[in-house]
Amino acid sequence: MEEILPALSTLGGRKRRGEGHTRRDEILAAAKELFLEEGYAATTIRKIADRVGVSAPALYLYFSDKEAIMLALCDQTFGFLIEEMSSIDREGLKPRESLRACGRAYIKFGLEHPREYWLTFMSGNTPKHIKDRGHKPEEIDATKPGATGAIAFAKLVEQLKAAEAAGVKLKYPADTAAELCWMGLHGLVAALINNPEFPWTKRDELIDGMLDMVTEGIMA
Amino acid sequence: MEEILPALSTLGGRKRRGEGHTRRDEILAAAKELFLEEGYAATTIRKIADRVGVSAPALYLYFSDKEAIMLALCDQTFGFLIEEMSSIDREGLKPRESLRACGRAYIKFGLEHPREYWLTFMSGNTPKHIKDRGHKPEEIDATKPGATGAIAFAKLVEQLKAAEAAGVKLKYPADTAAELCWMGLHGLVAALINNPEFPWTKRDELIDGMLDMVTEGIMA
DNA sequence: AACGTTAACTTATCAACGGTCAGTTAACGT
DNA sequence: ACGTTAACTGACCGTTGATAAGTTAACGTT
Repeated sequence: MEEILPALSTLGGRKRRGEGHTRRDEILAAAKELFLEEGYAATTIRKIADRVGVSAPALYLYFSDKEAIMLALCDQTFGFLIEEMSSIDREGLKPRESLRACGRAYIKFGLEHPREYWLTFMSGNTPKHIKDRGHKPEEIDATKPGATGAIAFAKLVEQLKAAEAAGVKLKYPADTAAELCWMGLHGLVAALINNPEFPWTKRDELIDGMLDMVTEGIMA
Repeated sequence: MEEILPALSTLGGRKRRGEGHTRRDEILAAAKELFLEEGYAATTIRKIADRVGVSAPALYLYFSDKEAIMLALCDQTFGFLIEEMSSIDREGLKPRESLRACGRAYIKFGLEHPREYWLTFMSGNTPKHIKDRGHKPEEIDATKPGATGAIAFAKLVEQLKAAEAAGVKLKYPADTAAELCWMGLHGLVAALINNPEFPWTKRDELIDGMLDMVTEGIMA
């Protein structure tokens, strides 16, 4: 029996030479589904492999270990946040509105990607390279996995410095103000995603309230 | 050979009848050390048992599973916070100062017990019992493991309601205001202890700044 | 001081986990 | 047709949380 010509990238079968990266993507997609469905701990290497349709050791051809898979997913999702914040940057809003939009985007992202957010900002296993960095995006090595969180933070800092340059009076030095602002946003996101079943009052009011609190809190 | 009378509570040996609770305490102490040293995931039932000096299954005489051990430790930690907040309550300060003192105590507690704070508030293993509770202390069943977290939060809510009753105008309903306030404080503590090597600006300024931000943010 | 009860504890064992090893298969250049 | 090697597999390792079944020793009762 002669096989028909396989598609360039088969889903179930063996990959053709040089197309391992498509398998890598399949693994990421399956892992993302499972992480979101069952959580990190409950998602096993074998379950991911089963869903992809390969053996468990095959995953180790593309990722060094389980955490590396999650890390890659984090960077992937954080990329969207950075994109969104950049696009807000480009809209040319007034400083106050731009900061507010950025903050809202940040919160929205955290609430829509709680696990990725938790892993990069609350896991306590934060890789060392996202710490001890400057506050400018270009000072951060974006190629290192896990660096995207720091980039997102740096974007916020730049927003504030731009606002200051545009004449907005800040109650604190820009760095301090940015840190306070981020802490407020982070506190909201962290609280909501770590206690999703707590009887919080209206979520939208909390978001607007926090945005008011941080903008009023740092701008004179 | 006749044994000498054993001490009421032996450390290494078998417990006398009715003194199982001392073994329970030993397990909690050992587990706390290990959780703080190596984290939740890396702390195994066997390591805890080894440190206590008993076999692994012995732990299941006192705790239903691994998470139950952590649950008990959470309550222990929250207990200190509640005590401190209550003592501030009793000082009879003016509403604004009382709230500020509570907030400062909360931050101080978090920064002085970073690992315990992380364990109870950020570990991601937050047990279900501390969620889905009312906002009044008396509505919370303190005997349920994990309920102490809700009690600590309820204290804050009451603080705010007392302030409101004393004539202080709030920008939001007391519940919402309390949540925003706690989120700000938590954001500060979480950021500082989870990224201790980040080049934060002056810590004291951040603390005072956050206290200003939350008090001004929720009080008219 | 012997007996029965049972709290306290152990040994043996389980299935499932993350991960490694030593191959095997198949796609491709030559 | 052949050799190389990317892509992949089956068998296996040590460890994990947890359970089952049996053992030991403390104590009240007689």
